[in-house]
Amino acid sequence: MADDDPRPLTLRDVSEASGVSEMTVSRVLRNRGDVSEATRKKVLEAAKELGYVPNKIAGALASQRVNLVAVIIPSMRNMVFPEVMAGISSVLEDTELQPVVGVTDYEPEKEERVLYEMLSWRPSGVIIAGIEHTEASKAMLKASGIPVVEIMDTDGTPIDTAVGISHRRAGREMATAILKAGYQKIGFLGTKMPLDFRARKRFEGFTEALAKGGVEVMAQEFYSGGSALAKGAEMTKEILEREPELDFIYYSNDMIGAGGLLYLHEQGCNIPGDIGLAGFNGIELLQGLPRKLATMDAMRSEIGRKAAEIIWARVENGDAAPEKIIEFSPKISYGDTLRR
Amino acid sequence: MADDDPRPLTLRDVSEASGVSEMTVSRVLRNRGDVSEATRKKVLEAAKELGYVPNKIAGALASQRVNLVAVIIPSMRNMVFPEVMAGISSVLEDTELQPVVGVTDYEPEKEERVLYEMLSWRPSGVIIAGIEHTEASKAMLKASGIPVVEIMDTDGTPIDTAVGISHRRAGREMATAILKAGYQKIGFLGTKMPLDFRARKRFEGFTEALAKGGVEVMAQEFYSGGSALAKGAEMTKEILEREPELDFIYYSNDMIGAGGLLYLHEQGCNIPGDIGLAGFNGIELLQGLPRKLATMDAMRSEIGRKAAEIIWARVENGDAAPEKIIEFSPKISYGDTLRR
DNA sequence: TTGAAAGCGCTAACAC
DNA sequence: GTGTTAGCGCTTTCAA
Repeated sequence: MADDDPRPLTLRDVSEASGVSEMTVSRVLRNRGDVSEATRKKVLEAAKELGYVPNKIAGALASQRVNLVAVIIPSMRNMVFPEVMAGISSVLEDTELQPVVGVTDYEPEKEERVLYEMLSWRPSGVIIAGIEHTEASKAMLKASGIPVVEIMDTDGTPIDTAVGISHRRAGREMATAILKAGYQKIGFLGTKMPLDFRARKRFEGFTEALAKGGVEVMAQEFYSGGSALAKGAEMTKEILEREPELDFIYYSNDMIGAGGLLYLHEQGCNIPGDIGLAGFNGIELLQGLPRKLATMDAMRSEIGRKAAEIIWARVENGDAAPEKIIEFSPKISYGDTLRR
Repeated sequence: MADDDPRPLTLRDVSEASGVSEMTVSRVLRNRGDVSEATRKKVLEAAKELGYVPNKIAGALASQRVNLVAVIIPSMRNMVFPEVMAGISSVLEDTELQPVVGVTDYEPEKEERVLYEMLSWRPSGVIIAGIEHTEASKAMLKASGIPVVEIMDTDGTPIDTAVGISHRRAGREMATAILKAGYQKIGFLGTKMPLDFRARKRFEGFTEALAKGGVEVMAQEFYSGGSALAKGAEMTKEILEREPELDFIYYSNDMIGAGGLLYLHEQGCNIPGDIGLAGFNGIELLQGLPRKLATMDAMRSEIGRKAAEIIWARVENGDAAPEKIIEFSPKISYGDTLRR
């Protein structure tokens, strides 16, 4: 234990300490091939005694195999992505694969850099949020020769496989439900993020379906920055001051929706009688509010799991996914803020 | 561009395509050493044309340098950790270092496995949450020979450097403030996580300071699972049914505190007159609730930044941190739920 | 400014 | 069962 040599330990050290060849030590440490119980024990003891930690860099180079899966997401602060991660982890935990996360901050150029960085570690697969990428990113992914799963969005052409929901459809379905419930004067509150393609697609689908019903969005507003809950309250107040006629507000996510709900509840509004509300995501966190916001589950966990399963199947047996696009169908949850 | 050879590209391919030696190609791609502008251009063009992505595995093995920093946290679903991550990233972004995250789910054995896994990639440093680890983990960290920063908690003996707050002190200070405000019948609601050492230390400090003031916790309850917001409401209801006398509830985190606050607010309680509330964390997310919960900022972002700075200084110039323990001093925020 | 040779620490493939 | 040999793709070092 008196160790002041900063040189990291190598297989050779374990080999010498145990009197077993490097090759056999390697076999023991990886549980590969037949090794007698006796030498096995000797090696394990020596390794533990020395505190040897294998060098995966050397191992990966020699074996040409890396057990990492690159997971590229826009942000960790939006609860949506940790939940997708949880789905991915839950599947990969039972395999030899390990997720490694990269964050893009919703910036395509950063996505490109992160992707380049991650690919340079030669991962066994890539799971990447969204279906829109720069040309350079797409080229890298195609050239990588590894399985690529684009997640969360199916409105587009996947590079390899896409797993997600159609946000356009989600927007349409919510609009349809709102119209069916008899609301007519509809407002929209969203985030000011030109690069949040999924939010935009929802909005597009939403207005499109309203149009089919002969209804136009009466007022809309986009925010950026700040606490979503606070912004939701504040913007709800503003939009209703401007358009007191509104009988429904569709929020681009549950967080600002919850802010609006709390505010209106506080004001003693009759929800969903005089005014209805709906968000998007199905954030579990919000269970426990005085009233339950209508929303649509983005199926984050399912998406994460499916994506991981596809990668694992490819790595394990080379099985490609049966289809290029795997689309989940989220259902509306009416909560207490949308009439049936 | 007609590429159906799945073999990944190597330096040699770029070398051949550009007619420049591998060595010089390597120099260009790393911006090392003097290379004439002419060859430089040739190489860059060839690399881009081919879509070459360097192999960091080989690079790392040859150079014995890895630009990764292992960041080991208990969970990504607790907003606390993404915020620490953001602090870390903000600093590392301006360096050549890259964070790589591992999640332990608050399990010491999993921490051990994750640590082993990450160390086997020979990162340049480790940032790890908490100051309690298994003996094996501590041994690995010590033997690794790389800078190690334990974050979030300073109540203990660091392996190398610790950056955080004293949760014991945090609990004490909250207790003192509560007593000073004149509350006397105090309840506590927390999470049932024996391995959340920081929550436990806060509770210990809290009861200790109350005891000094001659006060004992009148009722306490621990929950596990479910939405924190919902649990906060539910448990608040229960504890008050059991002990209607309570004039203060201290929550082990802001999320269940917010649940309690929403519930009591709904009930029309006089807060902070008849009953006071306080949480812990300073979760930005909660700005925008009808009333602001008293809390104490855990200084997550500062801690993340400081930890990253320490690692970078060590990697860059070998500068060790000036002190082994760097303790931040969070201040109480009284909000609307704690009398002054 | 450029190139050639010699590894980095490990594992695939093949002997024994 | 165990050992030997020859790389994996890059960078270090030294020579030109």
